[in-house]
Amino acid sequence: MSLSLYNTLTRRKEAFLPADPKRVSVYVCGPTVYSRPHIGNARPAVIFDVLVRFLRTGYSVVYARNITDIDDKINAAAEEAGVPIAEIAAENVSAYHDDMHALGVLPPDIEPYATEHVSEMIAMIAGLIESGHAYAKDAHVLFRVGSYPDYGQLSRRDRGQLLDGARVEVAAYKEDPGDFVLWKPSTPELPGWDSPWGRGRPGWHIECSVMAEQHLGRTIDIHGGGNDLIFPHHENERAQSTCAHGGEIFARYWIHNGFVNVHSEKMSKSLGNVVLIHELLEQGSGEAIRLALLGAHYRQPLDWSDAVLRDSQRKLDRLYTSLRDVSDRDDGTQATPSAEFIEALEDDLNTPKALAVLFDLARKVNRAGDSERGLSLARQLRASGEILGLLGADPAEWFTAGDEAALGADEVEALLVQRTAARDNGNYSEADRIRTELKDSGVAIEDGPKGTSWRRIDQMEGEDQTRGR
RNA sequence: GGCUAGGUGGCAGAGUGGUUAUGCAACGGCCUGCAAAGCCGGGGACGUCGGUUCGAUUCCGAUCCUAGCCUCCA
Repeated sequence: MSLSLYNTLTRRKEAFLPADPKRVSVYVCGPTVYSRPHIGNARPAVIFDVLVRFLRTGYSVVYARNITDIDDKINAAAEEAGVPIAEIAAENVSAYHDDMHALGVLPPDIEPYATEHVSEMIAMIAGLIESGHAYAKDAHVLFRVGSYPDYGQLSRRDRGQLLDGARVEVAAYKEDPGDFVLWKPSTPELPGWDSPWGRGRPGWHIECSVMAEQHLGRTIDIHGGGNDLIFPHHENERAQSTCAHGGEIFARYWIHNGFVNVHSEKMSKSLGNVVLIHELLEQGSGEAIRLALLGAHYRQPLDWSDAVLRDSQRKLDRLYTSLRDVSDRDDGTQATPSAEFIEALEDDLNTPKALAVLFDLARKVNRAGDSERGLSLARQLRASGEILGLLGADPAEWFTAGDEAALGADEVEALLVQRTAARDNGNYSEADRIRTELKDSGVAIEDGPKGTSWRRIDQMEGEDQTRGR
């Protein structure tokens, strides 16, 4: 595998060479569990799922994705709902797992919780104080940014500039306005842990530093997340970990995905445009959502709309059509992805290009008809799709599964028998009447050389191309 | 104000110093009882202004526009 990845630290594509090919370590910042996951949470989960699936074709991989379950927003959500903090967290963890499963995201090897690593965080903070990289003041512990000369390198900011645009007032307990919190005091009603600096709770950044170290070691190969995390989160993680480890490299490759926008605007609660996964799942399949997320290169912004989802649904229809037409002859023989497909992913995970290869394969399968070559191409298509976490469904079921309420599969089959009889008798008006009746119930039919097949028409059919504006 | 991405055909979205992206939509043809699906084919694009070059959508400069970050954020 000759994978190249764009490293945020160096701002260029680099050949990916793991420190230890037998154990590639990947750490991705997971969700803060204060609300249900939205499409923006799904993007890094899907992207890094694909990266890990692809890495596993050449390496042994250990993949950790944390759960941040200590956070002021969780506390706020709990207060608003009038339920215990732990309950809010547990609910949202469960929702996250459900939604990620629906999107075909495989569970990470390790899923550490912040709440289970507090004592290690206290230890790391104490060490940082001891080595002069942090200081305690007024029940807070702060990281001394001036003690780490490389601070700002990841996000390409110098400390002087940072202050110019600072939006917050500088707290009195900070030596330097850029210093950030490692530990802060808790009030009695808030979650807190005893520490040398009093009862309190960890700052956000220290969580990831500690969990990465605990589960993957001092130096990890790949550290990922959304590009909004570059500053301050990853900048601070890097500072903490490097200083805590006596200068050892923290992450060798920093990979960041672009944002999902809605109508060219950032999703936010204040704009009221947050697109939740479980709502999307009522409009389209999880696989279609996944495909939509892979349709743009991971570093590019992705503009979400209903049209994007419907497009993806149709793309899958096309791919599954070609698989369906050979599936009765496929015995499930293992196949390998096409070389072109691999090349696309090797080039900084170019999923749009990889998808184009999938469509090329689908056309070739359709063209090849019943030949042996068609079957082997179809297997190649399926094997390629598997790396993207796509095309894993049974092709026949893909088209017939769905809302049984309107019309059950048995009823459809019965009507098709009637229609075939009518056609055989040359009674085309009756045949067309049945076809119309089926269509009104959301079932489209296709007469082919092997008989008549049917599929449920997706629910978004007929809607306008674009929404709003 | 500082920093970072972008601006590609009707839409989404790759890529490239000269040669087909791909999907959807639309159009013509084949197939079909008619459709659908599929196959074949053609049309249609690189924000603006300059520069480099035999040749630029691609490199360089300027400019306009959009989005994101600047201590809550995936």
